Amino acid sequence: MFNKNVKYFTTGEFAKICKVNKQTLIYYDQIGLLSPIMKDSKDYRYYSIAQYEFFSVIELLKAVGMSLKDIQKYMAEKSPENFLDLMYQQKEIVAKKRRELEMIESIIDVKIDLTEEALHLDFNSITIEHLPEATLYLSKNIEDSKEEQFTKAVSDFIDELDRFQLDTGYPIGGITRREQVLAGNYDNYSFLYIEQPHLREGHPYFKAIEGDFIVGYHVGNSTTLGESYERLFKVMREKGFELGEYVYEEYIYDAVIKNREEDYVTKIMIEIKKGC
Amino acid sequence: MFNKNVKYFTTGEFAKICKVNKQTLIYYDQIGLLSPIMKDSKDYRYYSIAQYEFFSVIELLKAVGMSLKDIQKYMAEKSPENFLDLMYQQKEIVAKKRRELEMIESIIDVKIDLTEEALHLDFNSITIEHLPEATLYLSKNIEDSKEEQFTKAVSDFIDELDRFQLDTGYPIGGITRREQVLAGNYDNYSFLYIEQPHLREGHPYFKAIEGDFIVGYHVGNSTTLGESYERLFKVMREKGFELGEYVYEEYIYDAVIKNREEDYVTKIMIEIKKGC
DNA sequence: TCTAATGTATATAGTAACTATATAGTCAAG
DNA sequence: CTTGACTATATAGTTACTATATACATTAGA
Repeated sequence: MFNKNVKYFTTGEFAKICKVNKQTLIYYDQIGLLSPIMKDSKDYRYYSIAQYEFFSVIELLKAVGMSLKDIQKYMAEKSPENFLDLMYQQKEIVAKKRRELEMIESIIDVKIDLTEEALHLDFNSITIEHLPEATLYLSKNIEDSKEEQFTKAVSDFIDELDRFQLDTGYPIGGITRREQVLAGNYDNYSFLYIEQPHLREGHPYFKAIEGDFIVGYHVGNSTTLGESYERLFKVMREKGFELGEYVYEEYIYDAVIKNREEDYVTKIMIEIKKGC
Repeated sequence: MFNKNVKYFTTGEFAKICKVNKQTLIYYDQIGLLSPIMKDSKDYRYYSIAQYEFFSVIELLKAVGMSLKDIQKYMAEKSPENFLDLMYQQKEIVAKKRRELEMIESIIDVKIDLTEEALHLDFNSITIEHLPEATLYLSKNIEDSKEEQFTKAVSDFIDELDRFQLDTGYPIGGITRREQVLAGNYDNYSFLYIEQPHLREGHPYFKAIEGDFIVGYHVGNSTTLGESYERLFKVMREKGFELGEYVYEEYIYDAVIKNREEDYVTKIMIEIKKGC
């Protein structure tokens, strides 16, 4: 095949075939990655069609993220065995990249769902809702932690999410125990949590008990958070409910979506039980 | 959530949480993409834990291929609606990238199979084989084309492969008609072809007629190609076969795998029929 | 055949997104 | 009170191009 390649391509022509800038080919020649098969007395470059096969492998290796230097290194030691090794290596790297993209795709889907939902929310509403069972990944217990301990716990939690690929795109939330809430310590969280699409083996997950919640929203920064809690408690009592075991709190709008702290929105979900 | 963020992180600490180089954060500050929430009198930077959410969205957008400038542009016009738009855009871009990676994965698989097979081949062997039905994508007819026409046809063919995503990783081969072969014009191909994993709608495919072939290999450059053909013809006649309709020719080892032209290997598949 | 348009070449500078290095100031522990 | 680990800025280097300036070559048309 391609014995018939008597006609040569100029740099411009070959660049068109390869769908790259002419300068790119000149650059590849300069670094010795892909040099034309021939140069004439006027230093005009001439490429053969057989060199396209070569170019397309460079493209493939580039597409999987290899540097030109590494590609060049391989090209210097060409052999069927080396090629095979390289392909086996790259197969894994590409599969990993593909899985990463799949993860990003599902994160984006979650962000879309959450934002779509948020756009249709009335932040003044206070509703009684039965929330279905959801899987949550929890941090270690952080109740009564000092500032430094708290930030340490958060960064540890983020580390775990990273390490075990638990970043689902859901917001990081906080769980406050009944006793702390009753004492007005709304920010004395017992756990951090992030929702998971499904259970995973070997992780200390917490399967949120499905149940009834009173759900409301707090708009603005944390200084007035207590007022929002009071509003919710009032409705709760009116409806004849009592405070359940835990309260869940998470951002609906944060610095990613809103510029000013006054526009941040926190969702508050208070577990309730029928008063006796 | 994160109201409790009274403790600040130094550049080094925050870099550790974000898993990036300290200099990267300084760079982000310089270009105004992500500035610390606070600077002290000695110009020490202090980041809050809430800024990690911000950073992780930058990471997400970077991972889908957005430039820092574009990320910055978005960040300047934050709103739920803009965020939603952005996510919808990125969803498509990521899906496209994922599909590209999937294509690369299958190309790599093909290259592995082909190379693995080649390593176990005896290039001196000449065998009679029944080749199963395979789908080939064909170029337009190029019989009797002049050098310039031939190279034009090849580059057009490559263009099509690109345009319709038909590059499967299989080598580009040539099909020679019986009459040309009999006349000794081994390089007067009638068509170029590339194997396809399956049929595709709306393309003028050629479904290779499965059949019996005499298969042999030519090692070296094209000048001695005739000798290899003669060897094959000899065996063909000895076994009582006649030349069929077409001959298929493709590279086993080319410039991608071997440095010297003498080491290139061409596979020759001659269609045969029982002599009457 | 002359000329204009288009092509080729080299050399150099610019780009993005870091990354590394040099120099100097700051802070906490022993 | 010094040592080591941190902080800062400023500047240069990196990769893989991409753009620009300048000069020479080729080709199509008047």
